[in-house]
Amino acid sequence: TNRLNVTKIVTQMPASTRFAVAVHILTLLALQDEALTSDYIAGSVSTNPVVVRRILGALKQAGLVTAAHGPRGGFTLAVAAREINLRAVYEAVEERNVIAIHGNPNPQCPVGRTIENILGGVTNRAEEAMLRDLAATSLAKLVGQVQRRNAGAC
Amino acid sequence: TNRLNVTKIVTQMPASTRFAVAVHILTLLALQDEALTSDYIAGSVSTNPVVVRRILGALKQAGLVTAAHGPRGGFTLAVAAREINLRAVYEAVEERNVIAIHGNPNPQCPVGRTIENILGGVTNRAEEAMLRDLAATSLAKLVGQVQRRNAGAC
DNA sequence: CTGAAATGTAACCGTAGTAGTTACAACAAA
DNA sequence: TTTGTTGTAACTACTACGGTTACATTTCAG
Repeated sequence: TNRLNVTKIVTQMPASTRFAVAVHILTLLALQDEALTSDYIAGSVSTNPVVVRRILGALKQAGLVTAAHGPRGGFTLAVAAREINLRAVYEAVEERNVIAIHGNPNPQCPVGRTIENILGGVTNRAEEAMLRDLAATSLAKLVGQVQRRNAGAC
Repeated sequence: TNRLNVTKIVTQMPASTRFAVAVHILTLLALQDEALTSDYIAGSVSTNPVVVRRILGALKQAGLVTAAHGPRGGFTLAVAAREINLRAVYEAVEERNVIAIHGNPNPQCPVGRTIENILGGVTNRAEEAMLRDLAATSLAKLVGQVQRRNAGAC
């Protein structure tokens, strides 16, 4: 197969890079007409094909890509790049709230009793602001930026 | 000392709860005239005094609180609650970017070569949107909300 | 000046999320 | 039927996190 050369390095964690990888993958798919295999994609992202398939699994569940088994199989965008916004991508692959609330404050304390609820409102609004911002950028826009900085295919 | 009764439970992780705890602590300080000890505060938050001191250390570095050693010591707001906004609190205690970028994409690929840079812009803007939202809420506002749902001190 | 009470920190632990990896079942095309 | 692919389960190493112990440092009170 036509897997790209990969040079291994790295470790760093935890803080999910799934969103970044998902956007990377979708950008590749948007630039290619044919279906791309997880093996090929892994070469561009510099990771393991299984990691790619895991993320593509989430994107598939969200209806953003389709998968085909067998020879000449692989992944394809299910929706035009212009119709995909980064909020949808984020929500497809990231589970946890960006801002966490602490558990079990002391209910005997007026602050402990109420702070979780009040903080929940604050953090939800802040997170919503972030997602609204992501929603304003389409995959097509990113693809355009990549193309503007390059010429040629992968 | 006058430590509150604590009932232990819980475990859950990783995803920092420092912001939530910091806001909780600052709310306590804003409601009290006297200096509060880390031991007392730990009782309301339901955690260990060292955890409280760690977070208060960050808040102190940010100029939001002052600390006093020795008997009758403890922590006090260094700034009026109306002057403290939640963005300042967040930035004082949280280090990592809310959205991570993946490392080492393949530089031989047009996408791999450029995606980190482009994604960096996207995530910075999204994060900035979140922080702008947090900046719009003051500690005094939260304190007001707590008071509205309670009567009495801790 | 001594003792008690507090902060400040270093060091260590258990837990849990993340990516990386191997292995293999399921499936589809040629 | 063979080959190339997705789909998943299982396991690993790494790391951030909160919890905990321990103790040096500082400060107030008497």
